Amino acid sequence: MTKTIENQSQTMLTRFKLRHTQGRIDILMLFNQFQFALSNADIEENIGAQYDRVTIYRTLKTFLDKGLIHKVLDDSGILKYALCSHDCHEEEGHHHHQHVHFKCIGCGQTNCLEHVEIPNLLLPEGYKAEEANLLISGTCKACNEKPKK
Amino acid sequence: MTKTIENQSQTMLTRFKLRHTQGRIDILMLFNQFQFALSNADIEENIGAQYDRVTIYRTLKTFLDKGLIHKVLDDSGILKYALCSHDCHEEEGHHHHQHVHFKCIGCGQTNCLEHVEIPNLLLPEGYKAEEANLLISGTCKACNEKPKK
DNA sequence: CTGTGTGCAAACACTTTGCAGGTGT
DNA sequence: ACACCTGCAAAGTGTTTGCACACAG
Repeated sequence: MTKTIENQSQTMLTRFKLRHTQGRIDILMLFNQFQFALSNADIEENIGAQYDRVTIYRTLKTFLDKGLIHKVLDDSGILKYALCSHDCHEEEGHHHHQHVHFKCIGCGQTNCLEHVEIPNLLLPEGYKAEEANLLISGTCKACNEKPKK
Repeated sequence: MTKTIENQSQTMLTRFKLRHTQGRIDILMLFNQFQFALSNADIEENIGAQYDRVTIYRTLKTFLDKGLIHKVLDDSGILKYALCSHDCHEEEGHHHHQHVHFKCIGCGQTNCLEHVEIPNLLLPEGYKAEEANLLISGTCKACNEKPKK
């Protein structure tokens, strides 16, 4: 299982023509392992090995530039990132044009809702949409099932 | 006109049971004047008088708590705020449950699209939505009409 | 007069940059 | 061998806190 995640991460690095370094592999594994959006701090806390904070920043920026991950909006003002989904092609910065995320106010996790589509919205005259980013807040399945006492 | 905006701001302070101080009035006037989302820094730059940066932070936090303004998501990681719309009642932190904003990649302005409704989304089993925050990026009317040379 | 807002200073947190040395290919 | 990653230090930027004084009600 862990092996699978590691292979998955290795494959991604190859596919995006990035050097295979331990740091990148570990960070990618984290993204593959947790399926919700992570901030720089989240990674710092959850990663097994010790990496410099700066390295994580730079790695995330690299991944972002290359299109492995995308930004996830958050109402806390802290940027989070998540893996791009499979249909998110590496067209030089032009990703999948819509992202739907769900932030649970119970556990704080932000998940990608890949199968939820944003309907076409009626924009006012003259506006042209390029990208849509929807953040839904509420309670997730797990938190609904385990009601807080 | 300016007078109207000032009166408007004064009225809001009264309505939300807040003390009328010059700083609050000036900041509210700014929100009423510009109709797009403002960050702390935006306010600092655009306000006529000189206010301490800290005062602006605290004023925004007060407005947020009282429900005069709401957070606007941004992909830059900087928090912005905008006035709550008229149907956004002061039910102690429980605002209007959905916000649609449009961020222009041309001029950088973020506007509220008050008349755009987020359709009911089909969430996966077990998820319960409380609030929805949609950020659409693209080019606004003004920027479309004045094509960049 | 009393409670709250404001300014100043300082602490704190987050992010970026420069450089020297180490590592992947 | 070379380009590029990484760690460390330091600077830059955004945000919060403590305290004394000023001001609105």
